[in-house]
Amino acid sequence: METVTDAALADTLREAGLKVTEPRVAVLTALTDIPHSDADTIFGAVLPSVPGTSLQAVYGVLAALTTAGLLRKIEPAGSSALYERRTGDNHHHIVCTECGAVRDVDCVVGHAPCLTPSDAGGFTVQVAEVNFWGVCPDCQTALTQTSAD
Amino acid sequence: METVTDAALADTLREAGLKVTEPRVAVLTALTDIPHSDADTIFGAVLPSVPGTSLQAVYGVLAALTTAGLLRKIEPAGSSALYERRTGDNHHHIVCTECGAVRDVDCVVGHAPCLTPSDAGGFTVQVAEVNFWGVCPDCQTALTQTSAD
DNA sequence: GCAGTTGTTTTGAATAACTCAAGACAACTT
DNA sequence: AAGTTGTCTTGAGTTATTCAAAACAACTGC
Repeated sequence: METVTDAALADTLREAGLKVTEPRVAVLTALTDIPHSDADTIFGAVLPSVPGTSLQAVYGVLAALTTAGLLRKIEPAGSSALYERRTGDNHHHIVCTECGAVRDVDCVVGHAPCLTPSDAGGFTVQVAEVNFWGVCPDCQTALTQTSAD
Repeated sequence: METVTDAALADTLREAGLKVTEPRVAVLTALTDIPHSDADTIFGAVLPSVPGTSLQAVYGVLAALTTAGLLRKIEPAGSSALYERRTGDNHHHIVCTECGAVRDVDCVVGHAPCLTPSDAGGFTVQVAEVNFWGVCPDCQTALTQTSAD
């Protein structure tokens, strides 16, 4: 049913110099549907379409695709590693402290204040990793209703 | 020898409403000497002065002190949790991708651009976690010399 | 279309960081 | 000095992740 998408993903893999395999396409498909997923979640999403696969295979695929630049790995404090397909632009993330939901946060366009620390102490800064922590709209509602009881 | 410091640390603990124990003072002392240390490193530093202690005890102390606000826990992607005594001010960190060295980076005083994402998507932002990645001066030197061979 | 080569996946086990639980023990209170 | 409360010790367990070797499949050239 989603052959078109699969073909596009196959091209994406080929362009990155990677062999096109079922698990890899399935992982990319899963991450297109549910971004910011951890290895276990991806494994669960992939399992129906690739019955014989294993969690280790997913780890292998994720590592290969991350190395190839097709995936970005984010590791918020306290959670396991999450993966997303949006690479290249350097956007950040906001994590809900209540439910763990993750959402993309675009950096201010035009200048990147986060990338220029006031004093790097002689370090050569290469990348900035920015994670915001807060409460998502759903959990705000839930919390308000609870306190209103 | 460092009784003065120990007494000060004891007061710090007491003011936080915590009981003053040898392991706790030792952990605070260790983190005063070597900030940005992980549990295992702290354990190693504490062991000589508290012979009968264990890694689990260190974890327990670190958790208690972090909850009490005496310690800040930082978790850079890919490494284990690190602890430091500098709390209250919201400074950030830069991690060397070569050797793992960590250094404090003060946020730009006056305004905190990193704390105000362009679009939080309805999230209520509470804290921003910023980690820079780069190469420390020592490793820069080492890399330059290697490539000059 | 078919065999070869290279790289990927499967299978199984191992590691590291961290957490949990129960009893022994020590710090502060009166 | 004794009691209470909270802390530490000891030991085991959990989870995310990685490593290694053999089976297997994808792209190449014939």
